[in-house]
Amino acid sequence: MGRRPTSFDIAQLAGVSQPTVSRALRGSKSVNPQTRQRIEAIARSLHYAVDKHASSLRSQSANTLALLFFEEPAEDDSTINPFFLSMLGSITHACARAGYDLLISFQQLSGDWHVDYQDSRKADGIILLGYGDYEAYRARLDHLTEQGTKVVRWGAVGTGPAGITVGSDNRGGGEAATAHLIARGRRRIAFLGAADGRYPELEDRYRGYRDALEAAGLTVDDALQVDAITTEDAGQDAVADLARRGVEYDAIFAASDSIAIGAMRGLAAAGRSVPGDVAIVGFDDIASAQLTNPPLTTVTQDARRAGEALVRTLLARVRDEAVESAPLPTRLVIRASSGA
Amino acid sequence: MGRRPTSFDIAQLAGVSQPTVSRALRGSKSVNPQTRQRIEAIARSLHYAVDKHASSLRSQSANTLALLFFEEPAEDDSTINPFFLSMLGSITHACARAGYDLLISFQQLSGDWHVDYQDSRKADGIILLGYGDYEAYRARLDHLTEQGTKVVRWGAVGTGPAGITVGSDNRGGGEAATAHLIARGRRRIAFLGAADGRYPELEDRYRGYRDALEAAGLTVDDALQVDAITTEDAGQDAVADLARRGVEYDAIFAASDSIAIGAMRGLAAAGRSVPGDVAIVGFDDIASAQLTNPPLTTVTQDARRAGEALVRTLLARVRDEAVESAPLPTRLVIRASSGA
DNA sequence: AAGGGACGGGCATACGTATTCACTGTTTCA
DNA sequence: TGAAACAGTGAATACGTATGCCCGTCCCTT
Repeated sequence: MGRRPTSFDIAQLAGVSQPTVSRALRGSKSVNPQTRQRIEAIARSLHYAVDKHASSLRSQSANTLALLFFEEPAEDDSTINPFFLSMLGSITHACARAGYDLLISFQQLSGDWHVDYQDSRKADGIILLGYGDYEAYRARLDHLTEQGTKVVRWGAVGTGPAGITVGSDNRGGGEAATAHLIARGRRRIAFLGAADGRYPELEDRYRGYRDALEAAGLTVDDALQVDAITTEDAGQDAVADLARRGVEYDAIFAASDSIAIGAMRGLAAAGRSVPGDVAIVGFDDIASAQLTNPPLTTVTQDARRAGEALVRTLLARVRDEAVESAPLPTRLVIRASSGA
Repeated sequence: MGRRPTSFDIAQLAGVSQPTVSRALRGSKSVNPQTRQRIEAIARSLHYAVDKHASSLRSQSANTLALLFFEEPAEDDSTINPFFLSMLGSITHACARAGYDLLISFQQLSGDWHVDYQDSRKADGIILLGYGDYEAYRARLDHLTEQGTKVVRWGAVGTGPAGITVGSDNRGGGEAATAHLIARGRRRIAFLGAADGRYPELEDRYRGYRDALEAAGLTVDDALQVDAITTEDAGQDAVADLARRGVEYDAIFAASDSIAIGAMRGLAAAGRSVPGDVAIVGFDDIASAQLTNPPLTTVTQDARRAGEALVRTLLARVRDEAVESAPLPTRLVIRASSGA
């Protein structure tokens, strides 16, 4: 066995020309079925596989998608949001099923990533994952889409160009979480999470929170909303802030599980019981949510469907097909933290 | 602006030939520095990037590594070991620093993966991650290395061909964990985890456990060793097994945090307190280890260095350089579960 | 003054595939 | 029965880059 076989080798063995081999192997229907079978048999026996680079060069398509995770430049211990990691499996599987390879990279928000994948033809399309200040990369995003690069990101559906964003029904999830607390008899429900446009997903969850309050005839008290981006420390700080301001509350809807976990830590430090004094509901259903004490009631997003939807949407864009975009359903998972 | 620029376009603008552009951009020193600067300036202004596929086709190297996660075919909810996921960041960064792209894929242990990446020239080397029965893919592994495919896997150093395996100092970590329990006054220490050759890493941890017992002059009681592969359920089953057999013990060294967490669940169900009745130490330091009640003392593996070592080792193999392989150091992280 | 490097760069070509075009023999349709 | 459609295939070529080989120029050595 010398070098690896090429389509010429197969052509020679099959008594046809190289183009015929190419056509046969990629399923062109202008090849005689018998010829095709002969070629396929020979290819198998030689362990032949199309050279990816030659194929991509000639056909001008990489047959590859890129998955870019965004990190805050500051964050040191590369702690990617667990929810995104849980999408990884379904994304890779969806790609594999579609016959695409998947490139992966962690990017600083500030880098030059918008050049690389585009200009060097490494990927046909890009999946962007990362919470974080939307404004911070909106400009690059717009730049990319203008240049015709195919991009899909996970986020708040309805933000930015149509079909470019895939996301959960954050508003519905926020409403369900809040309605659950109300049904448990809570009346003073704090919201921990950004309510402004920099974090559109958290904002949507806040909208759902307000929806539920209004539907129940409760008034929305702005004092109960505390800014918190999605880290544990932010959650702990938020309850400290409520205490400092002397705001009374009997429940918390945290815009993410990380925030909720931090809040529980803060409540414990302040000697307040969960769910006795304060009932609490999070969002995301990360693995740790089952381990908190008490276990955390939360809103679960279907990571599997999320990953599949991202890939499906991106491939549609790559193929210039129409893209429909509906938010993915969420589901409330009731555990002990919201009242037994 | 029509199509994307090629090296010919740059050559024309710079008044040189295409080969000179190629040489200049890839740092050949037989190009006049001034010429090089001129070319680089033009390339920048055109947003030129080398076409990856053309480059790879010509140079016969993909400039890409592949990261393959192995899943047990049965396991449904694609729950990859968190420790491997925490390596992901440092692996991608190490690849990026070396100028390599990273392909990622989740593979069934039973699939045909050993053909794909090899034969289609998608990657220059492969990183394999996955606990799981080593025997199950040893044959494929051998097949790959025989064919000259460059492979590195995470596992027990010393298993299989030299330099192909990168791993932690499992034996040292196991010894440190056990010695810690002994220093806390525990004498009847159970080991939860496989002690046979199918899981070489767990076996090494067991060896360290014995080392520590013997160093302290304690006898090794085989009744204290319980088979448990690395899941929470296995840990819970293991303590049930100990109870059923009426074995007395005052401490547990679990071969992984998942096992430890399951064991704690089992102990709680049996009404035994941690660390009062039973002190417990795990292995891996996954994120959940901080959230258990009480927080879990464990042995931490440096995911960052692990990822970097994997990439460094693989690249050395790809470049046919000599590979040294020393186990990576581990560190005991003392929390409340092993006694205040 | 002649020989020999070193330097800088051009020419030609190869990497392996996919696609356009042209061509032949066969079938179909008016 | 002639023309037109069609199936099946080969010849030629392009995709964009990297590299082996060569040649001219300049400077240094003896």
